[in-house]
Amino acid sequence: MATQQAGRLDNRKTAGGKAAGAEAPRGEMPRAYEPGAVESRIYEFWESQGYFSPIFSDEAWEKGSTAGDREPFTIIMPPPNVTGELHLGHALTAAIEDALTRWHRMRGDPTLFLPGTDHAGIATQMVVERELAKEALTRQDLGREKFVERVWMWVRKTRHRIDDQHRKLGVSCDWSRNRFTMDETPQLAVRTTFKHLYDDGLIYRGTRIINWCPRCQTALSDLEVNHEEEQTSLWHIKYPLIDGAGAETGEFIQMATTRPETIVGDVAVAVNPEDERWREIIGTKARLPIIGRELEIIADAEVEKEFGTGAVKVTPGHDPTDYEVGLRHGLPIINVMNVDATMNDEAGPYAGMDRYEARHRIVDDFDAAGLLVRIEPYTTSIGHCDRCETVVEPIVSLQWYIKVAPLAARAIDVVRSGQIRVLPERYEKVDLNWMETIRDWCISRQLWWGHRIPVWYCDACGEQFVEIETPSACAKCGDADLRQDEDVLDTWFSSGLWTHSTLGWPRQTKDLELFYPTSVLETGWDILFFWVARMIMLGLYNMHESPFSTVFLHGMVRDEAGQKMSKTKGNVIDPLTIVTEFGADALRFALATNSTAGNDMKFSREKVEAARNFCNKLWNAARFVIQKLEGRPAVALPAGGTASMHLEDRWIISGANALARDVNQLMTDFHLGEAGRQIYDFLWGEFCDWYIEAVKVRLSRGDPSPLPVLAHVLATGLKLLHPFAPFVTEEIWQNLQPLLPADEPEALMVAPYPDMQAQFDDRDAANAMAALIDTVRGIRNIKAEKRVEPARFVEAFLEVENEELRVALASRSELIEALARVRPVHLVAPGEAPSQGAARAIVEGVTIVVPLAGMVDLDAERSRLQKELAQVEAQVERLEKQLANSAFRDRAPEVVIRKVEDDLDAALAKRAALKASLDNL
RNA sequence: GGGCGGCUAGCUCAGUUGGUUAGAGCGCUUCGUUCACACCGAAGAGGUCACUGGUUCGAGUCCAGUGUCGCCCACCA
Repeated sequence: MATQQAGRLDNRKTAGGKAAGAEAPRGEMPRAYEPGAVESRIYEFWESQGYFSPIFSDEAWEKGSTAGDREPFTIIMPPPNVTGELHLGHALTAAIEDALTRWHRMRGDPTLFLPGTDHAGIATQMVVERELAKEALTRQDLGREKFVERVWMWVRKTRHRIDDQHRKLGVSCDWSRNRFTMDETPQLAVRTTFKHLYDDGLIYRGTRIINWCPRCQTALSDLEVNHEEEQTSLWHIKYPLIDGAGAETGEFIQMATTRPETIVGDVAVAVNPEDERWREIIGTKARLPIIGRELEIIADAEVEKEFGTGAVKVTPGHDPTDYEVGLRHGLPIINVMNVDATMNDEAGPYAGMDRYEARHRIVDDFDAAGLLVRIEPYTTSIGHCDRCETVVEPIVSLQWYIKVAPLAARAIDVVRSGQIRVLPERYEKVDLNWMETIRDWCISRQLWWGHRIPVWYCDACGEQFVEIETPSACAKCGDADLRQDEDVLDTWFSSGLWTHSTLGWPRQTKDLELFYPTSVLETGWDILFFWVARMIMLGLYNMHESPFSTVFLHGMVRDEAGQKMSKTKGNVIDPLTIVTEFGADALRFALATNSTAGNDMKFSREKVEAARNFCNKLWNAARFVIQKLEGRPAVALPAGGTASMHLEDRWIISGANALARDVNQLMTDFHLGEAGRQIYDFLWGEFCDWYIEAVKVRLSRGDPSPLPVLAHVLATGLKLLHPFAPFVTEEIWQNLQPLLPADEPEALMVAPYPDMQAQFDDRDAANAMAALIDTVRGIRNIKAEKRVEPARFVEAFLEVENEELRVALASRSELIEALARVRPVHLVAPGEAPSQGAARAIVEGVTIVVPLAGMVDLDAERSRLQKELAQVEAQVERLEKQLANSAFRDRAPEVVIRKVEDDLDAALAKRAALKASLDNL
């Protein structure tokens, strides 16, 4: 089906050359990075090149197997509701998933990021009904068929909006495989799964007490009910006891309720069998006031003796606990409400009233009859509809269920055995705990929009049967007059199949063979139960294999005050307005680096602004490099290593190399935020602040030796950063690529991700450059403190005991002079610097002496140095003590002991230097 | 009633398998029109890592407990 779109052109083979007919876009490089002028052009370039589709070798594609090839990397995008607009949660999802996707793609894995949208049963139906309401119409006015048609019209309109918003965020998903939960294949997957489950006895229809939303007028699963603590009352009431003949004895039984409106549905009064107070009246009767019904006094262990009077009214029709009690005692079920939660005829005088009006009237009537004992303020948890927040009513109803325990058992196995890893780990326990205590899943919804339940009823013979394709006649009696079940399935039923229905199941497609099981399932922790757990259960059921190997959960994006964003609160931020203002990269980078897996984050414009500034900083560094290259391509770095280069060159190349190693490790461990921050620190703090500044010294006198290094390090940085900021890095790449050595690909998006290269690992350069940087900072500090005008050059002496370091620094003295604005710099042995009237500072390995005749307050200088000396002495003492500790020597690893020894040496050297300085004052 | 998470600089947050001087951004102070960048640069101030106890040669990090804020799950009227 999708063979064509799968695009088998191998980037790595064609790297360096231009794909046929495609001219890579290149914009001018203005002083500031302008995302608005870049993003759509770059996105179209990527898409037109087919880069979003996974790439396999010909053999792998023919075989439909990746044996011997690189493992494919697959992420199926959590499908946003088709009704919605993207919010920041989607943007976070996109930022994380696309970063993982791009990283894997650049590593050379055949990579698939599959997008889609969810039909979102109740939510979509509500939106369309609201639209209809504007025309003074209801769905009933239209009828089922017309209404569903109307929803489809709506869906066709909104679906592309979501896709376009994703494009604006820069996600590299394979649009040729875009899916919708109501597409033909997912529909088939739903019916097939339903039939299999039904045939296996795992789907059944039954009458039970369920959660009913009176506004949506549908049953809800337990998960779709949100319980909230609310301030209400506990009404203490009493019922008269009656004797065998039905006459009132003059005694009463007192109890309490939070729901007086259900009194009219009472069928019994229950007490604990062990309760001395009530033992004698068990088996006798009471009369339900107003209604007049006789209520048996029953004993049930479920009743807590300690609560109130120890007696409780029993309303099996409107309370889950009472329903259970009713079942145990064979009590009748009386439903006192209509589907919209108004009272029905069973409610006698209250019939037709809203449930809350009935509540107050019943309380009033009890009061008038002297049966209301007291009203106590009370806090209790009340269930609300997940969609519309209406208070949910427990009612008894005929619904379809999945018997989940057997499915959950297998899901528990794969999670517990580590076949599925849950990150952050703490959610594994949450997931397991939920699956271990799982109850049957009510899957039928009294809606019109969704997957219709594939069950048919034959009124002629009473047969009920399940078919994948619409049957024309009853399988049993042949009658053609069949009736399909009116209900649709819970939206999450089709979502639960998403990992394989998107790949073509139940058909045996190539995609299914190549991409199932998928790699990572990334989503917010809020849908762990709704979606992830059910995908594991249904994936195992249909495919006999876990649908993914890693579950990676992110937190919620909240507003600046930490509030959940919601339409009703009016604090929702549209990611697209942020993109327009700051750029998609800024938003993505801010989201990815300011969050930690599983933890919620507070969103603020300041964070995006900081990320925007970073993009701009990189942009300008690139402008500098490109400008200095003057149109002449840089040569490649010497393959043998960097030994012949200047200190700062060796240092920055080694730094980029170490960064590549660390970033790959962090990405492997799903520490995306830390990876992004390290790239930021390197590019800004090392490349821009030090390397580029250092390199100006040579460039300004026409020495081209830094150019290959600038090109190499910038290219490496762009590659490393690309998964986090795809647009700006690609745009820079388009300008830089012609100036790079010949083997660099035409698009950064498909460039190989950098990795550790042993020949560039240069610890010596790292150490010497660290000393140089510390020295420059020390000199700047002295100049700032002594109020030497920054632009003024002064003479400086650097006392360096270590010969090697002194040689290294001497070789780059021009650097120190330029960066610290001192001249000349004298590299000398300890004690050789002038002693009079000089400011001093000691950094590791270097004593800085800046003669400032007449500008130095000797006493202040002395006391400062003495203070520093005291600190160093304390440090020496501590380190010596530690080294003398035999337990430490025995148990600490060798590297740590070495480190402590080195630290002690450094501290001793510093102490000596400080003492010498004090003597010289 | 169970369970989980946060508590680190004025604010928002990092801190990977415990390793010795705990970091960043914003804000703050002082300075700077150095030819990539003021969406910038330089220097600096600012932290008893919520508390108590324990384990360890060594604890922001591990264990136990306390406080506090928040969240999830659960049929106590």
